[in-house]
Amino acid sequence: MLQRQEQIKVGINDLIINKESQKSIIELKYVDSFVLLPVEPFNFRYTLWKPSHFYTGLEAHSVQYSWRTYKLGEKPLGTKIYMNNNNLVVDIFAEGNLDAQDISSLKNRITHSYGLNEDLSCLENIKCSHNYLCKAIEDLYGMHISCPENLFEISIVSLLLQNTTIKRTTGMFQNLIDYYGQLVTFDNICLRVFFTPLDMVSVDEAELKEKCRLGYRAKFVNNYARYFVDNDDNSLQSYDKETLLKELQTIKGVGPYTANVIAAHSLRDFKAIPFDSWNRKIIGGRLFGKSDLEASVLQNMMENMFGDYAGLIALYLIEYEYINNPVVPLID
DNA sequence: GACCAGGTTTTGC
DNA sequence: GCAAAACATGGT
Repeated sequence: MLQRQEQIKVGINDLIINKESQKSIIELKYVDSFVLLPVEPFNFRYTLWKPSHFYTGLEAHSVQYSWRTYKLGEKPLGTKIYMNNNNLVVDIFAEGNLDAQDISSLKNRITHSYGLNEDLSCLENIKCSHNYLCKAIEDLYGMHISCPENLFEISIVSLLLQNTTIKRTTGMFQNLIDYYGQLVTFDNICLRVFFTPLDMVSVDEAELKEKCRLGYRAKFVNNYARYFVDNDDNSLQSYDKETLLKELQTIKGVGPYTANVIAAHSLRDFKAIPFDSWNRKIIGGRLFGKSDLEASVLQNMMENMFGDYAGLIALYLIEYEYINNPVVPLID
C-alpha cells in the first residue's frame, strides 16, 4: 500500500485526505433545487445507498440524506438528495450559477442513475420458491439499481475490480482519485469528484503504476480515457445495447465481465449479471447451496428461474447479503 | 514461496 | 478456436 503524508478527516462524513490537499478543497455553494417523482415502489434508502458497495469517497449517506458528487462536463457538482412525502428532492451545489441546460442534464442523469421511471412492481410476480429470496425481496422492496457513474467512470470502477481484492481495489481507487480527481465541500460534507477522460488521456503509465499501484491495469487507463474522449455518452446512446457492449469490448481492458457490469448497472439491464468470484459464491450459495458453480451454469439457472429479471434478483441477493453488515455504514 | 483476489490479454497448440 | 500462461500487486 502506498505510504501517505499526514492525514486528516474533513466534513461531517469524516473524509480522509492528505493534509497537503486541504488547500485545494473547492467550496460548492447552494444554487438550486428540483423535485423528481419516482415511480412506486421506490425504496429511497437502498436505492441510493448499497450495503455491498465499497468505499469511494464520491458519496456519503445518512438515514435521511444522500450526498453525491457529479462531473457535469468539466464542472464539479454536489447534490444532497432526500425524500419529501413521495417526492425526491435534489439540492444542487456548484461553483457558480448553472444554466437551464445544466439543470436539465442533472435531472436526466439522476433520473437515469436511480431508475426513477422504472416500474419494479414486477417483483411481486417473482415466483419465490426460496424463503431466503422472499425475505430479501420483502426487506429491500422497491430497491432500484444505482449507477450515478457515467460509462467512463463505471468502466474504471470495474477495471479496478478485476482479479484483485476489494481492499486493493479501494486502495487503487483512492490513489487515482487523490491524484487526478478533485475535492469539494458543501453542506458540511467533504467529498471527492471523479476525474474525466480528458484528465487521464495523457497520464503516464509508469506514474499510474508507481504512484497509484495499478499494476498491469495501468496500461488500460489510457485506452479507456482515449476511447471516452473520442466517444462521449451522448454519442454512444445511438447504439443499441448489444452493439454498444460489443463496441466497448474493443477497448483493451474491457472484457465480458466489465461489459456486463456496464450492462447491469449503467445500461440498467434487469437481465444482465456480471458474474465474478464474489457474487458466484453468494448467488450459488444462497439459491442452490453451491458456492463454486460456473458462471455459465449459474447464468442459465438464473435465466430459467427469473427470465428477464435474473439480474435484478441477483442484485437483491447480493445487497441482502450485506444488509446487517454494510461495507460502508450510514453516517450519523 | 506458492497461491489467490469481485478478469483480460497474449500465447501456443 | 480454445486452453493455458502471463499479467502487477499485496495479503495469507
